[in-house]
Amino acid sequence: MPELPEVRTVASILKKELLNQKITAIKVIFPKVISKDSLDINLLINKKLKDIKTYGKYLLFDYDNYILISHLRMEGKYFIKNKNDSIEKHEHIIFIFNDNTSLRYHDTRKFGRIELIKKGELSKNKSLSKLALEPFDIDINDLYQKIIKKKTPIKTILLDQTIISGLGNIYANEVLYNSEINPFKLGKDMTFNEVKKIVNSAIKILNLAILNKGTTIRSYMGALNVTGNYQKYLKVHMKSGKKCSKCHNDIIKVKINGRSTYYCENCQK
DNA sequence: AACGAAACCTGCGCGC
DNA sequence: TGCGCGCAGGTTTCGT
Repeated sequence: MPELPEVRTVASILKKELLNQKITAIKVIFPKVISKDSLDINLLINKKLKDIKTYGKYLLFDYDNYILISHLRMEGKYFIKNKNDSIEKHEHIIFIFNDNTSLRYHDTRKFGRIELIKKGELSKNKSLSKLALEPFDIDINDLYQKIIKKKTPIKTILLDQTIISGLGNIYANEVLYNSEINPFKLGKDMTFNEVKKIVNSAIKILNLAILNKGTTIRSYMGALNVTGNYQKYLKVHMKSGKKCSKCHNDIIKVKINGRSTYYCENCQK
């Protein structure tokens, strides 16, 4: 469940529950979810959680001298349970705290990754250092200059976290609909005004999605059993065959670079 | 260098 | 009922 609004939702809930908790033990059930570049995860034992931040789709757990970087990829989730509760299927790492609770990393498809680094190494981290700014902070002209260098479709470009960070398939589809831009339009053909519309739409949509605790679709829940409500506001994503909210046309579904892309051919020329 | 495709995984829904 | 296929909110790695 991971695009920027969902990741921020996870962070704010975990922060509420876990701040200042001290880790007393860590159980690693499926070691592969820990990045091979990671420091020994057991360095976190006896450390207190100081803060949880996010950057794009990354969660950053701040433990004074260390930062635990977590990316949920497709299906990573966190649950807080009693430390003695039985270990369920797909729970891969369990952090146990001094107060009888535990934080469990659950990931059906095992795509997510966790990496422990020293705090000072954050800016040189392999994944994080390549990340572009989030739509809230990005400079429109810088983004425009990057986009017009690309000859791939704008839909694909919006999913590139080194160009703009935080958008995934749902919000990229929604942003292009809101901006009235055809998802196939090539980066090199984009105008400055269209890039501006994309950034403004992204800010508007992400903010509303954050307020709604993200999007919950395909029947599964977010972290900690919190369900988002942004699915009520979706205009095109998963809406193939439904009517466009601005015109009479049907929303259609196509593949762009292997990802399902939903749009209105009439409104998004 | 840049791009598309495959790889990484599991579970669900659908058609036959 | 059972099987095979396609599909899923993402990123990295592999070929060309």
